[in-house]
Amino acid sequence: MFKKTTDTKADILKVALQLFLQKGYKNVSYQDIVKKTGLSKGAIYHYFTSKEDLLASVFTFLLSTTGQPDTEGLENRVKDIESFRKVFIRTKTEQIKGFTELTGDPSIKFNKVLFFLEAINESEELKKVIRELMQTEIEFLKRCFLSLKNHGQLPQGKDAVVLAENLYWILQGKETLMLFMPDEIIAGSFIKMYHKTVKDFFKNL
Amino acid sequence: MFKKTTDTKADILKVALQLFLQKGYKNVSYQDIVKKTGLSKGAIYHYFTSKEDLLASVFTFLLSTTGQPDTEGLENRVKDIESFRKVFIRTKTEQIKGFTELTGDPSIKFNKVLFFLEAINESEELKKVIRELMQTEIEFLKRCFLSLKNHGQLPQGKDAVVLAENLYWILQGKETLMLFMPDEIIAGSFIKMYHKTVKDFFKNL
Amino acid sequence: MFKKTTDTKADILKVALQLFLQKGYKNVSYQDIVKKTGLSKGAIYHYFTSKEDLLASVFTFLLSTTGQPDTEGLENRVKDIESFRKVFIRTKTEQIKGFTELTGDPSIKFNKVLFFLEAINESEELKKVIRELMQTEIEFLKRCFLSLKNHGQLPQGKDAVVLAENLYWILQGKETLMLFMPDEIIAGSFIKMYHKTVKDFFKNL
Amino acid sequence: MFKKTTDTKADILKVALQLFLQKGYKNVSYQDIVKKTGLSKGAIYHYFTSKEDLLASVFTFLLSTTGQPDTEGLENRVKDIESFRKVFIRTKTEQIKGFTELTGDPSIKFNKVLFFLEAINESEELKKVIRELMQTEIEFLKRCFLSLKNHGQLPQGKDAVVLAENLYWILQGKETLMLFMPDEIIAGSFIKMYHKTVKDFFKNL
DNA sequence: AATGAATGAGCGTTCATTCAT
DNA sequence: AATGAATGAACGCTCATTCAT
Repeated sequence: MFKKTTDTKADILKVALQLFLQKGYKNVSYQDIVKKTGLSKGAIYHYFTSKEDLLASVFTFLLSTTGQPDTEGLENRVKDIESFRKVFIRTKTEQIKGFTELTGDPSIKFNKVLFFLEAINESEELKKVIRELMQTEIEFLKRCFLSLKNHGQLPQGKDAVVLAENLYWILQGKETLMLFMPDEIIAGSFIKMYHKTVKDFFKNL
Repeated sequence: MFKKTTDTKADILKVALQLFLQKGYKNVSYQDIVKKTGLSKGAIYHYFTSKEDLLASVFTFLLSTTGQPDTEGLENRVKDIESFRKVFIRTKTEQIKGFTELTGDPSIKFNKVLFFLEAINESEELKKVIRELMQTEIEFLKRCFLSLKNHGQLPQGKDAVVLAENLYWILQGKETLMLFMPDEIIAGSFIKMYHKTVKDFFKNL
Repeated sequence: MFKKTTDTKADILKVALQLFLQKGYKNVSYQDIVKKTGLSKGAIYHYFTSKEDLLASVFTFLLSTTGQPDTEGLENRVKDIESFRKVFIRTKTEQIKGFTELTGDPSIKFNKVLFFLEAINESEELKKVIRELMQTEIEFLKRCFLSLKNHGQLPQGKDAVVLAENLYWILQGKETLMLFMPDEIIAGSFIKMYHKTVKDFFKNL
Repeated sequence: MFKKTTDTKADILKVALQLFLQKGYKNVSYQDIVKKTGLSKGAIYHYFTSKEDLLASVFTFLLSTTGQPDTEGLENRVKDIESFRKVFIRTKTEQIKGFTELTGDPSIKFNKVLFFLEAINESEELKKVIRELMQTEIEFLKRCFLSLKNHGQLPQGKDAVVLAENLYWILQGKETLMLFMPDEIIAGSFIKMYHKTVKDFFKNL
């Protein structure tokens, strides 16, 4: 019967997120949000005290719905390179799926990065959040590589921790490169890139 | 003598660059530039037809003064890992020196990245420029690694090209990580990071 | 009760119209409108998306409140020259009364024409509107003259349509001439001129 | 060998006139004049103390080069309706030729009127000039009609002076109507209209 | 919970004008 | 005679924000 508060709030968050990712934080005005939500300016101010507050909320919302890597029984699931690859790709696939569902856009655009940086620029607080997010991702890879090491799957003399970090940055770099491409990039292309990069990484070990 | 046209124009460019790097493109107003240059709004419009024109000019100016890697006789200068490291670090040192001199700021801030992304977001053209810039850097590393390979300095079965790319992204990633740190980062810290990363990279080869 | 939206909007329209007629469209700034309405810039933009939109609205407003000639039972009311003159003058009197009430100014100034031309110059659309307005006025005169003809009040061999058109332009011309006079012209003078011109026109037939 | 002062001054006047007639006075900036003359801003200020001064000069220039009706031996040249028509059309043809040569544009645009009104709006002085110009034109027609009357070419009871005035305004009105048409109007169309209007006028007398 | 009228600071930009050379 | 660098007021417009209802 009645629309619940949380629904309206979530609606605003979703719309704001989509707009921020599409055009960048600075380039989105209340006018845009009003138009896309169908609500009034006042309504938005009812839920968020300022644009900065809205930004922070959107960000938390984004992070909360982005799936965290599943580390349950990781040591048993990552026994060799092939199983690592499977686990890693599945994790990434889910993250991307969550992200594109949230934004209602199957493509991932350059503006995504712009939005992240703008957001971070607004508050020192967010810098920390993002740093921790990075650490979580690296940590996940580290645990995978240590598992591989324990299963005797890494060549002699290789440092699992350094390898994990290296792979993380290589993947990040290639992701960035893709965002710089002139054409639109659909989510699936990322998965393919992850596949290939991991494969090359181990081949060259 | 009298102040020459080019001086004023260069003054504006320098001030604009510094402000853009400090606060981000969108956050810099003509008012800011006016205050810092001591000129009038009209004077700036005398030299640049719009803010976007100013941005593009600042960008070209930045790139033109950033030293390109010196590839002269690279095969003779890069004979083993130690000589590679020396050549690489010197190149980077010079680039950073040029950059900090230009900005008049010995530290390198997070906003630097923000400015780059905002600029790129304004024109598809800049995307291409940046892509090419990346390619130049990677190319330089590739030539170094091929030289190492020719001198028999790379382990059997290693692909010089893949290694070069990997190192490039790892360095980029660590650079990014540094920019996310809460404290100000002076240029020297970057050099130290380059040193350590290259060393670890080869140790783990 | 409370002030209704339409009041504010109408207030703005009225003030804008008065200013436009006083100084010409280009010479009226938002500042002027702000000062005279007592509202803020933002408030005006709340109702009109741009100065051009305001102009178009003012124009429609002006035309809508300017009484259209009453053609009800015209054939019975216009039986001879004297009755035509009465009908015509009454129509004009009402139009002028409506106009001066709208502008809050009993005089009609040269700037009125300037405003019209500037407005027309802004959009091809308005050209059409004005053309149609002219046609309506001429049509009214034609119907009057045809009625006169049917009542046998026009000399042999006279073309009612041509006569109507001629009278229209002669009246327009004299109106224009009056606007070029150095002194202020009060609305009543127009009526006198209409009287005399129509009289002379028929005398000379 | 050397370009004479007057040449430069005349160049500026011509360019300014063309621009004013094309776009209206308010819509022409020094920038436009600079671009079209190839001179510098300073040069224009060297010859004209302000934009208003330039406008006044342009106007005098326009009027001085517009041929005045030739009244030499008019009584002998205007003996009947046909000869009147010939004389009148020739006069108008020359005026229009002079005008289009001056503007370098074979078409006559709506903006022409706008420019006139804007100019007049700038100074009360010009109002007088234009009034006198109108009077000259009407005077010319009056002398023609009196000549016709003297040659017994006007019907009994017709007032030559009133007829002349009427014809003047009818022609003016039709001219105005043409300027409101959406399509471009070449000079020749005006001549045709003059022909037809004069013919109709006498036919309906 | 939600509306939308109203604010006012600030934005990028245009413009006529001045003046040292 | 002519240049063009520099000025600064004013312009139309956008924006996040407030608040009475």
